[in-house]
Amino acid sequence: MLDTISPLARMVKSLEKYIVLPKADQDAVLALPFKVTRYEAGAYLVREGDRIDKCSLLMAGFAFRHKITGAGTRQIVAIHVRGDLLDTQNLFLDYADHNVQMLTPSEVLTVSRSAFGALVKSVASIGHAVLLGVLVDASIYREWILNIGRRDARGRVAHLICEIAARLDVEGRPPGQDYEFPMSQEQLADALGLTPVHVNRVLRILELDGLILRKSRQIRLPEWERLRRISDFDGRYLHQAQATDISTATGDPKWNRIVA
Amino acid sequence: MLDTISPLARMVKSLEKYIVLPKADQDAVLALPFKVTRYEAGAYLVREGDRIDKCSLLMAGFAFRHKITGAGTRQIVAIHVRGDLLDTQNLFLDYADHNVQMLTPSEVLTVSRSAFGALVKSVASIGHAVLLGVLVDASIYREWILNIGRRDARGRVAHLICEIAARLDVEGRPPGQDYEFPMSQEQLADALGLTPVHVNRVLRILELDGLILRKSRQIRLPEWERLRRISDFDGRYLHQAQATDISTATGDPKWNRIVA
DNA sequence: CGTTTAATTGAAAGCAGTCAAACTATGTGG
DNA sequence: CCACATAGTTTGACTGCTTTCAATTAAACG
Repeated sequence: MLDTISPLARMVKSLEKYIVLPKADQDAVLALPFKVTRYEAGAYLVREGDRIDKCSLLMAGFAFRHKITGAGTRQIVAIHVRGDLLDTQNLFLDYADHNVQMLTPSEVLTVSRSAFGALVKSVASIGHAVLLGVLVDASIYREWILNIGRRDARGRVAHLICEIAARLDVEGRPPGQDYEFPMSQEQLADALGLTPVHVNRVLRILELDGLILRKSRQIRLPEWERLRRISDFDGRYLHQAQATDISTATGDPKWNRIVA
Repeated sequence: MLDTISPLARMVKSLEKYIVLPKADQDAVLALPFKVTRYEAGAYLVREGDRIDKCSLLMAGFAFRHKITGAGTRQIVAIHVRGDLLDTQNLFLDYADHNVQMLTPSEVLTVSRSAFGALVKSVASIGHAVLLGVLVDASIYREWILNIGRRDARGRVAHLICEIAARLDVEGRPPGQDYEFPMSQEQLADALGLTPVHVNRVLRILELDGLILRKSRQIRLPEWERLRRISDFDGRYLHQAQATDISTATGDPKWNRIVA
């Protein structure tokens, strides 16, 4: 029983992003039956209308949520990086509300909905951990509404680039580095309420301005501060307790940290 | 001690929108110290950066959430109707993330953040009730992202009108009636990522098409089915267990009902 | 009633969309 | 290793929805 190397230990870590769980509650999570699945890029984890029967943690890779309009156009409503719980938003619905799809080849830890749901419902600390995670997701949704509703195309693209960089930096790298940025221009367009053609033009402009450097599915941000400014990015809405230097404007580490 | 007529009974009712609370937990809510406050239209309930110290229930009137860009433009990210809990989204932050402002003169029930937060954290059923409410809020955010990102101006306006009507209809009125619709065209614009001028033009078109009828701050929807169709509105994302006839496409009452 | 705020309309400009084609990368199989 | 297929990127020309700017009218309010 090497709990520390169990994939479930990573689920505990994800749950503990905002509060610490009592040892007994950690153990309850670590005792869940689980399996680890590899998905290829484009694979659906959840399809709108699917019956919900599992709860997943994204261990490696990228995923995204999207909805389709009656006219058949797609809107990506969220991007997920490793460490994100993917199904808390559907956990208490009979049928899925929207689609969850892999952006890259990914590794996913899956536990049963009934077992995990029971923990969330009956164990206060776990329920609270999930609540805090959903609250942060909601905060990100609000910023996306602002981004799409009130910023022009250049600002929108730059803002999303900043967000992904900031979220990847939680794992602790200085800004300005190379980031994995696996979204195609079509996916970027669908995430930003733009067309692929226009995203392409905006990316060219950002590159000519020296704000980004692209090669294949990597991106480098040589002028983080300037990119942050032109995109009006203030990472406090991400509520990452530790991401003070790169994502906050004031540098005040206390500002808007999640409190248990 | 006439608990049944206490304003706190309405908080219990709001918490029980998606699950039933055990009697003991209901009593814990009913025992909270509270006060009732009247706000006038435009009054701020919470301002971005405010220290959070209360938790509120909107008992009468309308409210909205908004954020401001660095350029000073406003984006309204949510509308609230009576029965909505207004502070669950800020409850576990030190400082507010965004603004909450009254749309109309309103009546608000307030309890202390520390007392209510303690219940949410330690009482599983109450924590779960709050979680379900936040999940529905998140679902609405997703639909707003879709609406702003992928529908044209006419569809956006019509969709928001449908949403408000559907949410007011929870209280049990048939569609096609008069609805309170207290948003100014400027507020509509800020909620939809449009300009007031264009909202005005779109409203005129909808009215000429016979889809809406306006007088002062009332609106009538004489052709609900057609309005629903042209706006691509499918109210399942609202997760109202009982709103089958007016807001769902299939009429299947089970579809996407929240399950505890 | 007068004052203020919101709604309405017109004309002109611009940002982003549409359509279409060429180009580039990536991967596959012969 | 090259030929080919496929998916994604890039570019140009044109269109159009929405914005901007400005002025007028109507409504709300004390």
